[in-house]
Amino acid sequence: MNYWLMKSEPDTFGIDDLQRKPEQTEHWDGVRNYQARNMMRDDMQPGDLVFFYHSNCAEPGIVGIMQVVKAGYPDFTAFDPDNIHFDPKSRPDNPTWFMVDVKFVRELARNITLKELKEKSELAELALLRRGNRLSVMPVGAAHWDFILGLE
DNA sequence: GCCAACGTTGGC
DNA sequence: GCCAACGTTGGC
Repeated sequence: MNYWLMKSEPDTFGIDDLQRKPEQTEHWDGVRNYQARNMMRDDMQPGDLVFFYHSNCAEPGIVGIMQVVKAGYPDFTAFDPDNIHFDPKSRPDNPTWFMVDVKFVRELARNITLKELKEKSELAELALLRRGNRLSVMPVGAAHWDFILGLE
């Protein structure tokens, strides 16, 4: 089993929104970055656990845990001209973009903030804290996963 | 709202 | 294939 972190802006789709979804499950659409696409298409498997990270907000940080419930499949929002994530170069017979389905597992007892994560030397190699850190989907090593949960 | 750090696009 | 211009992300 592998561990991941996925970012979302709480103003657009926060962990509360996931919790309110039918079956508390949602397709993680709209990722338009090739590195993130590759991970969702090739590497993320049902059963994998995912940190839900709130970005672009007052207190960015890890707020909960999700589980992958469906492996990578074509992101159909790319096919819909009326969708904000429409991309004409992605076609149903040769899709460019992929997504996974995730299910709410639980909220963390508290927001483990970016600020706090940055203070931990144990997390220096965490992808979230590395150069650029703009990927919206990234892997988390098992040791990092356990360490972060230990902060809760 | 600013701006640094990207990734993408397109002219050449 | 290079690289400048542009758009986006996301912390602050």
